[in-house]
Amino acid sequence: MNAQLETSPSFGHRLNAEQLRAATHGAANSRGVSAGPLLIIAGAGTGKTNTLAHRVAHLLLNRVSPERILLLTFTRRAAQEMLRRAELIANETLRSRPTISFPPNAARQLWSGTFHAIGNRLLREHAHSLGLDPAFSVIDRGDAADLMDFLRQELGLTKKEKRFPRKDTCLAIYSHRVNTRNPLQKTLDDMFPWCSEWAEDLTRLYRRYVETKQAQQLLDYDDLLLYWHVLVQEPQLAREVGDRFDHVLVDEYQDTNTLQSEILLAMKPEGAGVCVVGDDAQAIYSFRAATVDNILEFPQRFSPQAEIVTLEQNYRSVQPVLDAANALMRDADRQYQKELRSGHRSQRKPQYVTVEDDQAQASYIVEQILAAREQGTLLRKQAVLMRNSHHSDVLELELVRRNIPYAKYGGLKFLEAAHVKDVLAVLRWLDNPRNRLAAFRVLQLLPGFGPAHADRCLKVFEASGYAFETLAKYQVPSAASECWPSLMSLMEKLSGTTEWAGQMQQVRQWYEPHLMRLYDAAPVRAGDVDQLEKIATQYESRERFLTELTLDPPQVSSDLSRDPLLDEDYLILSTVHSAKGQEWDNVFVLNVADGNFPNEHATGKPEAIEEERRLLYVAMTRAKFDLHLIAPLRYYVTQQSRTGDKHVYGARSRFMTEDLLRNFEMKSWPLATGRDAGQTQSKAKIDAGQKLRAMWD
DNA sequence: GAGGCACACGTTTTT
DNA sequence: CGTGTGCCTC
Repeated sequence: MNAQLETSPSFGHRLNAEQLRAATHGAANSRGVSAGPLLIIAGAGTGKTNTLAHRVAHLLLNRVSPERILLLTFTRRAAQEMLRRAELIANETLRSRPTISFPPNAARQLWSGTFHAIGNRLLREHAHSLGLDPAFSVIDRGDAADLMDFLRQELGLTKKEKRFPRKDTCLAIYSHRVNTRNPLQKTLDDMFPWCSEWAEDLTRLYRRYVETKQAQQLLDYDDLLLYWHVLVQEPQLAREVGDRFDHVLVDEYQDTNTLQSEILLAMKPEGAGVCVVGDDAQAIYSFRAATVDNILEFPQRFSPQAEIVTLEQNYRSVQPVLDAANALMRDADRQYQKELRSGHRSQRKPQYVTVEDDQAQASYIVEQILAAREQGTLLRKQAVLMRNSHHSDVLELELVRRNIPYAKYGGLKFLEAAHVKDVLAVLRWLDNPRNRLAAFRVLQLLPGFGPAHADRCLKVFEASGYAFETLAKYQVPSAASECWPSLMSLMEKLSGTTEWAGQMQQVRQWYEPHLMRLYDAAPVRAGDVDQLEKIATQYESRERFLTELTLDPPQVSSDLSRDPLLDEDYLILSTVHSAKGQEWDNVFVLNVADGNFPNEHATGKPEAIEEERRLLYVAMTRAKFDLHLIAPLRYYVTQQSRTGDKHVYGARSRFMTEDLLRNFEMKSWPLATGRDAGQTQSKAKIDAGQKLRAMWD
């Protein structure tokens, strides 16, 4: 009956045997698909997304209700891509089996998103069981750090003789402790040894931090997991939440942390319908407390043990790229014996390119990219990957100079810009009047309002039961008396309406004069606020806008600065972390030198160095055809002391052993035999640039 | 108690 | 290079 679907000519015809086994794992029956736990180990480029999308399609085709499927992914983008493909596959199959009815847009009724986004959704539904206000606010990392900072001052921790950890460090420790579920002292000793002595004070700080968030109905990123975890520790609620879903699929399982795995196990203790996918060789998020043990120990967590399907056939890269990647991992200390094999032959080895400095690095990349472009490889099929987001600074200048459009993923600080935070603070205060953090910020935008006045003012506000009408009568500092009524009328007006359209515009109009007064580069910043307003119109409500912006912040700089460029061709710049799951024809990796690969901050610990190796592995395995690792002899670093040279001399990366280098074509650039040769080279590249520009005129 | 000025500082990666 | 922190003056 339904099982015939699996052998229908259409479904799965693009899968190999292992992929098909993973996609159709379990037994189809009249009420859906019942399946024991499944682990899919999917090496880089082995069609993981395609397999998972097929599995989703398979479930839908076998009458599993879409709202009973939970798909947990690492980013929202990944979730959307998965659903898009699942829908295509399902519809394609249905065309050959017209007798089966299938709800339209079924894939869109799935529960899908990141752990944090799903947590947000579940917690709002179950808020009352947890003593939460269903209208709680989600705060981002910057807000959480600000709150931490406020409390560390309030508790007098900044006045200690020895310097107390900074706010970001405090938050990082807190987050690590929460996500690993380790005792604080262990977190300190393992990850922050220089803070070990502060355990007691930090505990006090964190208790205040938790109390304060609760009083104001604020949830930080970790709380979205933590409350979810608490929810499913209670057996009856665990069953309730777990039973909503027949199938739970988790992508990028190697990058989940202990808290996340405990949530999953509490929801599905028998592992029924649980399917996790990942690649231990691509675990790169230990700084976020991810632990590769989750994936390694997954099968043994259940009895009977989970089934394992391993995907090794690579469909992405040519064999020489995989040879290099395999060689890199051969030196890894924890070996999971995975030799990626490709059906794509090529004579061309990846390139290991030595250049003089980062300027030469930029020139080399531009030349290569434009040459490839001339040969028909679109810019968007090419990517430049880097360890830190600022490593592309020089390159970006060069790209701008040559009019080469690009989009940059990762490292975006849009939401951290002061003026953006100002505007959002107004909205956040409106959305949740108890949000003292937001209110505190808004009040201090006014002249004459410092921390002390703001605090006093808010005490009155709180005593009044959060009534803006009462606040309006507050005796403000004389410098603020003139602009007080306009803020108060804005707040009264907007807090009294559920109509979201136009709110952002009113906030912007109110804010503009303050922006002018407060900041130097006001026009640029005003542009950002305009952008924010445009983004805001895409959301249905204020609450949705604020929450979604926090849970899924804009990833691409072009999302914000140049939206009309969407259908134009542009080069991709990305941090390696943000490049996860992606692929391009040509890939350039910047600054492959010791200090970056591995990063200098990682060199203390063997495990950290191994993670850096995997990071390079991820970068290399993004390439389909051409891979260039670029090693500048000197490169610019910002954190050099002013007495020293502003450049650092890049030693060859310790990962680039002689054995590994045999898989590369070694070259230096420019191919200078003398000064003249270099000159000739640089002329050639300018000509190419003009050619390209001319095409766009 | 607000706000201006000078200096030190430090910096991966992200939900 | 920009940001955050502390010190000083009004």
